[in-house]
Amino acid sequence: MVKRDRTHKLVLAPISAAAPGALYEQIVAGIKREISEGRLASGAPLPSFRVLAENLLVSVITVKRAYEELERDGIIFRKQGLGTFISEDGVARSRAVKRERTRALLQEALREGAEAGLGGEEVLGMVEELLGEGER
Amino acid sequence: MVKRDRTHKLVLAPISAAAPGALYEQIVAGIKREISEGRLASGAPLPSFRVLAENLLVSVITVKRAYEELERDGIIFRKQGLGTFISEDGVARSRAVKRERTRALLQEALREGAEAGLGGEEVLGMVEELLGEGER
Amino acid sequence: MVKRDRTHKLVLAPISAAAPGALYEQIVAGIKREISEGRLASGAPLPSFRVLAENLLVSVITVKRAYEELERDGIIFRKQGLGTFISEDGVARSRAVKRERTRALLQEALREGAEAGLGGEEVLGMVEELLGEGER
Amino acid sequence: MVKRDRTHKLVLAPISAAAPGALYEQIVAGIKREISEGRLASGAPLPSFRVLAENLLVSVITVKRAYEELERDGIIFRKQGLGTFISEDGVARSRAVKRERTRALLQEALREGAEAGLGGEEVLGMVEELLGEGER
DNA sequence: GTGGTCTAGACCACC
DNA sequence: GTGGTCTAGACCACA
Repeated sequence: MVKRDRTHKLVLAPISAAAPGALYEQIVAGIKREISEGRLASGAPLPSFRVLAENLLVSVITVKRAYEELERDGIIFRKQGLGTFISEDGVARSRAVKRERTRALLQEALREGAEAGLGGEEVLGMVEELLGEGER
Repeated sequence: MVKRDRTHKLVLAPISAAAPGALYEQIVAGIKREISEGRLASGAPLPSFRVLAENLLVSVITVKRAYEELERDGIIFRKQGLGTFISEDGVARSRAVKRERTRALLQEALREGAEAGLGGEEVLGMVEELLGEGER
Repeated sequence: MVKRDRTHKLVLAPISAAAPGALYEQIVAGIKREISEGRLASGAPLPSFRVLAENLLVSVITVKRAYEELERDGIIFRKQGLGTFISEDGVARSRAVKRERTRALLQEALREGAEAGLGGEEVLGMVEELLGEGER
Repeated sequence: MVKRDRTHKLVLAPISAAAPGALYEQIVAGIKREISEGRLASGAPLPSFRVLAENLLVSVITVKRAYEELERDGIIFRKQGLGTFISEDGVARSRAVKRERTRALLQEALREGAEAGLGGEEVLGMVEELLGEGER
């Protein structure tokens, strides 16, 4: 039997207890990022629980939980005995999720800004300022 | 005898265990909003935590905890035997906190947007769109 | 009957609920400062509870408590029907108290400094630095 | 199976209701001392609050409160399900806090001294005297 | 009456 | 098991 080796060597940002957010959330975010930035394409296989758990130095249960959340979001799917894969439209879905989240964050920012006495113009200015910083 | 009624009748958005965020955080947010929107001015007394707890139908300790957090932020100060008051620069401080938070949210939105393939222009467009909705 | 008017018009730093420390402690500290800085001499009469309470906009009980503490320290004494006065050696005593307190504070500072890895030299340097700032 | 015993056996100065300062403050001070004196390094795990509460014979909540304060100071961080740890720069931060406090104490001492008629020279002399005593 | 501290429980999310 | 939140009581210092 041939060992399939198509398994993309998944390299996530290191998971750390010191980082904010639960461990499983860090894994979810990491995989979503891999997808929406194009390093994981539709149909690509993900490593098994055990392998990823070893790589990230976390427990199998933690990885399992992350995969469950990704499956609920429709980003990956699992096939008995085969493994876990990026779903058909996992990329689009992942980007849609992020787009939606971006919108939600902006809305929240506008609300907070309004409460701090900032008008829309000023918030826009703030965005441009931040964009300027990013370019540097 | 004259009843002093400088005590502003504090009316917060109703607190609910179902709402996102811990109860004490909802109280903190509510009071910060009262302040930064000008309904509570510097030096104004807040209700005692016993009274507020009754009004909000939560435990005394939950309100106490909210007050502790507000005091740590320098927004209110508490005096044994006297009560709790909006601090000298509580208003400014409260707005500064919100401004900072607005900035953080925008930064996060830009990051999320970038990962979803959105450029700065597109995020700016999204902000303008949201502002348009708000006007309606 | 002649109204005695020797009563030194006591002008303390304004008492404020916002200031750190209990109200009565602020009064105690204020009177001690008046004494050790020479504005209140031995034998000088202090205003009555009621008068001082009115001036400072606090309750009579709060002033009473402050006077009790000063009496315990031997800095003032009260005579039935006459009033309250700075004691014989109130000035010396007041300064001695402050001197002692200075010493205690320095000791505590040295201890804290040691725990932060600061040697005696460094603490001395810090004192000189602070003295320099004061001169400016 | 190997028992990991990286868990430093934390031995704090005994906590006592008779000692000055609230119980939770004594715990905070004790842990800060452990850190700034090098017996607790970055990343080191602290005992769970349940365990420490047993050791110190205080309630779980009192220890929790102490941990909350330490976390606010950025000295430790807590992770649900994992435990509590000395933060990345907890050591530095802890020392910085103490250094700052040393400075504040010296400033207060100078102020008290001035009110007692002591000049800067005399306060410096007092410090040297105290240092001499310490050497003995 | 006010806030400040401490206690002994509970349930939940996370690992 | 861990920490996070909430609860219902207590006693004290202060005004």
